[in-house]
Amino acid sequence: MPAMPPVLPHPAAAVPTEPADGTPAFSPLYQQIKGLLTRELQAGVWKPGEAIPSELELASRFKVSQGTVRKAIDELAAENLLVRRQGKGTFVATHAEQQVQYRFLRLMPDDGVPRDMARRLVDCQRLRAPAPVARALDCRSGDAVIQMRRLLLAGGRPVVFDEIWLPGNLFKGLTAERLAEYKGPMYGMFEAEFGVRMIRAEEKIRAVSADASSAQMLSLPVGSPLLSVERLSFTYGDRPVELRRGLYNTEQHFYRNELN
Amino acid sequence: MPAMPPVLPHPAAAVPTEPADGTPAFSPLYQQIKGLLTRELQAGVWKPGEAIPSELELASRFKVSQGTVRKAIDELAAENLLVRRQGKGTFVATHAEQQVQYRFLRLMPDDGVPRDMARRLVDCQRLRAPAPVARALDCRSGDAVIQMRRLLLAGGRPVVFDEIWLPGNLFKGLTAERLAEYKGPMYGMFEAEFGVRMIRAEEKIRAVSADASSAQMLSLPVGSPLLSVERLSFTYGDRPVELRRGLYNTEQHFYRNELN
DNA sequence: AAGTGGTCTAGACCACCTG
DNA sequence: AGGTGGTCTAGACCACTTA
Repeated sequence: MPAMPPVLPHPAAAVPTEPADGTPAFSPLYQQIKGLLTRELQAGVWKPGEAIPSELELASRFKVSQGTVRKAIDELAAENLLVRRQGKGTFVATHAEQQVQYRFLRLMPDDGVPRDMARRLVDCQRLRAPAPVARALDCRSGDAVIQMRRLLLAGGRPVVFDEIWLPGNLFKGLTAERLAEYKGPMYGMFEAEFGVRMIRAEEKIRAVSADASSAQMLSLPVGSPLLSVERLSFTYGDRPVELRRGLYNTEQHFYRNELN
Repeated sequence: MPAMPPVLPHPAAAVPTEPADGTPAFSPLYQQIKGLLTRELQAGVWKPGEAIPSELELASRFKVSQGTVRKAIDELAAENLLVRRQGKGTFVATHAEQQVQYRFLRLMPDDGVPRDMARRLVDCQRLRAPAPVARALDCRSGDAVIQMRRLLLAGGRPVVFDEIWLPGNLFKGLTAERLAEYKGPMYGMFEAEFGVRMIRAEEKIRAVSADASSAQMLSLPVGSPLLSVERLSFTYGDRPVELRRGLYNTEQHFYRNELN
């Protein structure tokens, strides 16, 4: 190609390294675009499952080249915030249409074939946050929270006993009835009914002995070894919005993990 | 920029969809480059920790543009086969220089500060592969394998009891002495001494009760709940090259995992 | 046929590291 | 100063989907 005069430095581009600054301070254009898109996602401009504007459209809107918005979208797709579908568009990720299994549940039956599990709600109540729960959810001890307990069953037998804590202010009106009537993944309901989207989670896994109540819930002898899975889930901006403690009976299931 | 005549279709490029074929069959150029690089990595053309040729160099060698090489390297870096370092080059990933911790060990002390752990070899012997081990390592039952058992200690107290199985043909000459004298991560030794590089691994996690021998090893009462972590590690080409079963005392440690 | 994501190029320039 | 990875552009063309 023939030589061209230097590309005129893009207005928003550059953002040259701010010299007299304590921190790194340098944000490439595509990172800024990514930030803009993230904010629009967070604001709910596009609902889960919906398509966002095309790359060309976004490029002209932000006055950058397609390649630059592409790179921004690439990263958001890698973080599972967006899903690309060739020929169709780019869509806001959702927990609602996970055909196979719950996206965050790593439990697999020993034979490796993922079957779907039945849910049984044990109870669901509003109460004041105990100190450790408040600490995890980054709210004040004593604030209103929702506590929910439930079972997951495989082939009619209980395998997981979950205790779930949610901040009360985000889940106003969440009751046992609404939980019972909703079909599909619970995180799908959180998106659709409460506008709370789980982006990522951290889990702490331990082996523990079944106490009296969990043993009864899981129809196991007291003292049986159980997998304790403590999960803290985050929405946009790394805000913690769910604390969950699951007790897994791993006699016929295992927790699958990939390392790389 | 002025319009140019259509870019002449790149020789290796295109690889048009083979119509009368049963499988998808279409490989973009950068995927082919990625394949070539992977084969060279596998062949040991560049040793772990060494730099590979620069992007420009590779581009001219493969007769493609820098961007195409770049995309190939991007994927290899995402798979942790390569490590990019701005201004310096792109390097073959290695387990040897993990300053923080073992790359595959997800165990964390409760306070969250990763301290490094001491190793204590229990025994190491050559023997014939039991059926389940042979199945996992994809060799014949009865083939020579190396079995190794060891402890990891935190603050002088045993926390992990590992039983490790390696295919005998790949690890000729691995003895207790050589293990004992080697400093640094074991996977680093596997790279340097045996040319076997662990790329990724799958883990199956369960809760179990300590039996007599594991209880003794970990200085715990028989029946204590333990985390059982069964790991199958793979080299290039998804060849399984290590089977490992770890029993973790999770009283003061937990297995950390991230979901997204 | 039109629209969307996906690939590829050639070239310019920037940020970072090392002589 | 020179090399390496990192960003950005403009434009062409390909693959996939839908109408």
